[in-house]
Amino acid sequence: MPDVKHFDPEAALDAVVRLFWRRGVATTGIQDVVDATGLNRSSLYATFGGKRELYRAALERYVRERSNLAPLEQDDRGLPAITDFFHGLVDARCTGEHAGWGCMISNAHAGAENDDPQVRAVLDRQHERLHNALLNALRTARRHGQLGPDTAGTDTAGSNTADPGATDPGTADLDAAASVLALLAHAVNLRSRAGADARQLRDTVDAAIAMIARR
Amino acid sequence: MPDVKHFDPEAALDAVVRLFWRRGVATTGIQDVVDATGLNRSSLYATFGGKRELYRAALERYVRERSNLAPLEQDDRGLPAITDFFHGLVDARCTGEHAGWGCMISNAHAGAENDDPQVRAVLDRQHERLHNALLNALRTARRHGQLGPDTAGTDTAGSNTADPGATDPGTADLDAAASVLALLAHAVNLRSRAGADARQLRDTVDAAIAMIARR
DNA sequence: GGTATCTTGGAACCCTCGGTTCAAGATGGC
DNA sequence: GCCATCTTGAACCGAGGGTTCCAAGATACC
Repeated sequence: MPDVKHFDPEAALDAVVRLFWRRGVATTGIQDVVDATGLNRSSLYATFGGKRELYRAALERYVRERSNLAPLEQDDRGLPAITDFFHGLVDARCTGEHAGWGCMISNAHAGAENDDPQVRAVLDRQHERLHNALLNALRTARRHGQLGPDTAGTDTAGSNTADPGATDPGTADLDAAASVLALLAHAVNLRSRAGADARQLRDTVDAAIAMIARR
Repeated sequence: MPDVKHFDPEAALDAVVRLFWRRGVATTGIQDVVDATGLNRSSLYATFGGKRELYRAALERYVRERSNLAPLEQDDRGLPAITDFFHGLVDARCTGEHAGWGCMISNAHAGAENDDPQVRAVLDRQHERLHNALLNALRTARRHGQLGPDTAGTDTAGSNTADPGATDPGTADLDAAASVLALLAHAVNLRSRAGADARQLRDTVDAAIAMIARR
């Protein structure tokens, strides 16, 4: 009875992702989407809804298909996993097809898109996912003895006295280090959009990782 | 003979700054500018030109009046200057009148504004200015012995203020550390726009500074 | 093949965009 | 008061915004 779609929605959505990723939502018109996807206005609205829903769908596809967190999350080498992640990040941002595009998530932070609560939820969720991946990698690194000798004798009381003696003294430090690295990733995404030099960015992230390593 | 301007261009431009800063360029129309400034279209175009020139003028006024780099540049206390700078940054981004607005420079990175070479030049110039200010503060910190013992094993935990004109062994390290902090500032600006927690950001920048201090 | 149901194509919708123009009003030196 | 100069408000322009509607085309079950 029913007719079936004459195009691949996922392929079309991928074209939309690349459009919004590179040029931003506000400066991209529906006509641009029509031109890029090749499909018609009617099909567009029938499939995805209006522009807001289209952007949301594109953003979700981006975090699903284009965010390269999986290698980091599944890599249990510790510090080398983090280094490789950041080197891959810098490369992806500064060279190749998507050079100068930045990160669609980071870009969404700065625009008016995050007025949408659903968009903001995606942003927070992705940031937490990145933080957790980095934290796990740092924990693995400490387990492997890749982090310099410093975990002993730290933790000068502080406010959180709830920790029993069994917990690791460096847990809070690792969490903070993961936060620093997560923020650093955002900044790499940002600066790469202004054409920052790849070597410069690479050296900077290397320095940050080194500071965390020999602490 | 000629009539004189019936408004204050600087005051009007300041209103434009706040408009573009908060909502972005792409999503702000000329009509919004007219409403915010109180003056009409003709005066607007006669005084500033089109939207691009208006944005450029607003951006330049932002870096001139709203970027809080002067205190850091003139503060010769070393590490405390850096700490105060970042604490002030987090406060300004998360509380008060401009909470959640981020930084107009950081925002410009993510948008389509930086297609304009003149805009990109402002971005690079401001980034370099931040980097230099942080680097100078770090040099001062080392001169004051506020940085941990690591510089090629010269002195062990000494408040050594020597190290005269000779080539500094830790210059490259300081430069990299300044780059890390500069990127961190960008990331704070970015995440604050998504409503990141002030304490979280504060703890993170404190951790980064601490990592640099005891290196 | 018939037919119900969905997709598709294209046009039109209404609104706002950035930008320009023009006549009337306001101003201050002569 | 005169008059050149500037300001002001409003109308106007073409273009493009996002969205909707309806006929025409395609499909799969009966």
